[in-house]
Amino acid sequence: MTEESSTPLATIADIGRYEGQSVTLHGWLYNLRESGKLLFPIFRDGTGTIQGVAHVKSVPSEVFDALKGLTQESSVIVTGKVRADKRAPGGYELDVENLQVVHRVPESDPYPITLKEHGVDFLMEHRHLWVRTPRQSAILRIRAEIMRAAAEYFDRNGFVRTDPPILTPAACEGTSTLFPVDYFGAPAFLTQSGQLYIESTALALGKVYSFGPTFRAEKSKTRRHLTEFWMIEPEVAFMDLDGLLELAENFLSHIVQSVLKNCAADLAVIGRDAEKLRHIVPPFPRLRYDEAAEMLNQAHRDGHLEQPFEYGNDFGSPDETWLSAQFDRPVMVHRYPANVKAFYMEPDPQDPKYALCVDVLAPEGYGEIIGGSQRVSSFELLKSRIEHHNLPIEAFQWYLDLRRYGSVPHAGFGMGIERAVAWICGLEHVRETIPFARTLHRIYP
RNA sequence: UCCUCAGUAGCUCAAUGGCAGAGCAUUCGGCUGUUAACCGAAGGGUUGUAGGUUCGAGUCCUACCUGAGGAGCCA
Repeated sequence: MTEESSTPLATIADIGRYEGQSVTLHGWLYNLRESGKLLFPIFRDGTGTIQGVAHVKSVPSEVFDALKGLTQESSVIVTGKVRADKRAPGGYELDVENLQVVHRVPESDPYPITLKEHGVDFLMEHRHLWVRTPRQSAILRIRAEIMRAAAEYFDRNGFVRTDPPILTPAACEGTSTLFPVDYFGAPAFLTQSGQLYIESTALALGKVYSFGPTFRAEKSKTRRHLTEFWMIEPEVAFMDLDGLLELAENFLSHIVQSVLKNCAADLAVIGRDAEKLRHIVPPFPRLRYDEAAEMLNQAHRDGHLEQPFEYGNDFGSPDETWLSAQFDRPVMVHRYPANVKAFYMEPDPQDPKYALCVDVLAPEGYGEIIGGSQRVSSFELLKSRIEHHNLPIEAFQWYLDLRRYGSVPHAGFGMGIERAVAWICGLEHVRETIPFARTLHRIYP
């Protein structure tokens, strides 16, 4: 019973191709139901779960004894015959023939995460184990597919990946939300966006993107915020705002359609309504800020929003949620008042009181998943903006160089991976979208 | 930083100011098709911390700690 069997090593996800054959699985005991002399172990192997069946008469007695009373999450090498069964959720069952217990979880210290309900705090304290549940595993596989498809979109369309530094000497938009670190005695910060750096590589390579972790020391306690999150950012030389909107809708559509194509089983595991994702195809609705503001005012008059919207402000969280819930695909809100937006955003030549920027709001109330803009290309304008925002001009000399030497119109956006995953998976909170979430005051495990 | 809510067994939750309870998990027993299996039994408690009110506090009051949801800010 301890020797490795000579049967093929299979995974649960593709076990159907072995119907009628004996296979070996490397996995863990997810649950065990006992019915007298009949045992129903459920195995998981990282690709899925499958129920095994073991009659006392049909397996060697030492195998039956090893399985009977086996504890949850004990690791096993199990051999059995694959059998199609209508009663099985995955369509197949495994008639157990042999079993090797690699590590038996002791009864004195049982696996803490049972199949019953648990609270958020308990699960986050046990995140290193929580990821083993079918739902969390499925979410992480979808996250991986979203990251793969996102990079694939840029790779296929002539973009060069150029990752910016994580350690930075100065703020990109003010220091209050930066994590400081000691850099050999000099102050440094963890990056909160690679944007300024990829503006540089875009002017070197044309079309670039970056993909990596970013850090915000915001004291935000909401379902949309992490202090450490992953962002994918394209930046394109000679691109204007209209080009950026097209890029954003094609990019997002590619990601969603890839998930639908490659993660159908995982979407089913987490109970996501795939129909809501199917019509995420271009074109996405476009709204000027002024039009969105009018919609919000009307919504307030109709009693859908408690707070009246004050024209000229950025949208609040309830505003965004309501706006995004009005559309069945992401809505692109563009041309915000320039004075509520970042210093590097190009003013609209039609009316400089607006900025050539866009926020893409995910449907179903998920809010902003993409923020982007055409960048200021004029040296004089950028210099005066930096001065008016009281930013240290010395720190931005290299950034101003991009406007001194061959400046061109260029544009880019950033998409937060976790918010995209939360939307595509239909999750309540971004903490489930990343293997180990860093939230306000939580840094364990 | 502000607002709201919560903290009782390993977990999820009950308990009118009056004996500290249940389900799951664990242990023991039963069950040949179970689907978070089921049935019977047992063990398991400094009620977040410190103080206060009261004959009596899990329950009321004060402060603090921890967590959650939201606001602001943002992706």
